[in-house]
Amino acid sequence: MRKSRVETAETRQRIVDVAARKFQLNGISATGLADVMSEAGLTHGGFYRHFESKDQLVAEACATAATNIVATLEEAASDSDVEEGFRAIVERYVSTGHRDNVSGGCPLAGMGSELSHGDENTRAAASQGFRDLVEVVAKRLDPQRSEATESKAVFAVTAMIGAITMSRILTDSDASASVLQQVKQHLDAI
Amino acid sequence: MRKSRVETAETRQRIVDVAARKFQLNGISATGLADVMSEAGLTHGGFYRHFESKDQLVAEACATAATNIVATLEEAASDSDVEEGFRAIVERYVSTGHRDNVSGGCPLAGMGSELSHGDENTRAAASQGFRDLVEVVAKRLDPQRSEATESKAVFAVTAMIGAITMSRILTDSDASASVLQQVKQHLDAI
DNA sequence: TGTACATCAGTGAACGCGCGTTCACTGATGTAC
DNA sequence: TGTACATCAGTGAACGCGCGTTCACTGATGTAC
Repeated sequence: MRKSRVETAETRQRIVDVAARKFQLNGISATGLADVMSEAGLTHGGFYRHFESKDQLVAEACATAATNIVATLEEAASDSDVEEGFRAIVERYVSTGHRDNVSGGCPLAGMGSELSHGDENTRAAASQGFRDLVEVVAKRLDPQRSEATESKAVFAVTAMIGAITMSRILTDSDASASVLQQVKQHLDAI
Repeated sequence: MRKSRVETAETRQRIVDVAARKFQLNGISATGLADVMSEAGLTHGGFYRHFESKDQLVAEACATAATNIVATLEEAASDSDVEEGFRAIVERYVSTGHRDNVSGGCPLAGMGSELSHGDENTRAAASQGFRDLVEVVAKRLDPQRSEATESKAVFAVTAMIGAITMSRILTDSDASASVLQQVKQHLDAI
């Protein structure tokens, strides 16, 4: 039954990817390891060959999800002019597409309140994700980086996270889309 | 063992209040009904004399927490000049005091990502809370209510929610305080 | 390159535990006369 | 106002279930000679 080193690494990554999706889709506490393992094509007993605990998986899933959203935003920005990079990022993040793509979205929006209950490693991964998001935004807001750039980027990112979080809660789909639209407008005017 | 109508109503309210605190402090899924009931001074068996399900309690706890934060902001605004009302609200909400008062804070920040997995009634309660928050802010932003006021208020509230959510996740306490400070500054300049 | 042995990824059953929910029971409160 | 009975808030035990974690076992992979 032993697998090759390559297969083992692939399996481990698959577990993290599945976890990143399920934790965002249904919540961290509400998602069982058996759910994750079976969706990864394994039985739950094998989990501890790859991870020390559920907490460790949560931290890695958060890091992976953060890396993915940052890459998505980089791509959105690189598809447009330098000056339009910030607008492209906002357009991609503050969108109904992102709102509806919970499992592949930003972990700070998708698991925000649960991350604050996470262990040290989880919160460290989330903190790094936030810094990376701010960096991506700041780079496009002002390549020269005046002293106020970082501050503007922090403000923009918190508003973006709050907007996606709220848009997923609101029961009225018009109100939900409207929140995204309004936040997008204000961010474009920053 | 039967209690009077007044006592019954008091007990029910006590359960909701405890739940609002615990759900925010430890997460909704991570909080058991036995935890809530014992902190309310009861055994868990009696829960279903007051509520149909945990979901119902979640919805009511969310509504109560939302009412409380709205009242807190109203109070903050009423303590200052009409023109300074908005600043006073931002000062109260986007603060280390609110960040550290998880159990008594805004449910949209404290349970944000879990509320999106809630049932219809829970999300309706959260939606009402959001509308109330926007209303409180809009009223102070511009008593005249120009057409852009509502939009500004929505933007401000999403940024406020995102700021508190992130400030509770960040492992670096300086970075956490800095996020609050920066968001506060930008909101004051809206 | 071939052989012998150690390693370990994955299986499936089991662990103790706490979950949400139900229920028979108690006895004080509320109601009907 | 007083009495007889119905109601029901709260208790504590029990329900089935899924949780995170552990473990003996299997057999293919990796390693040492």
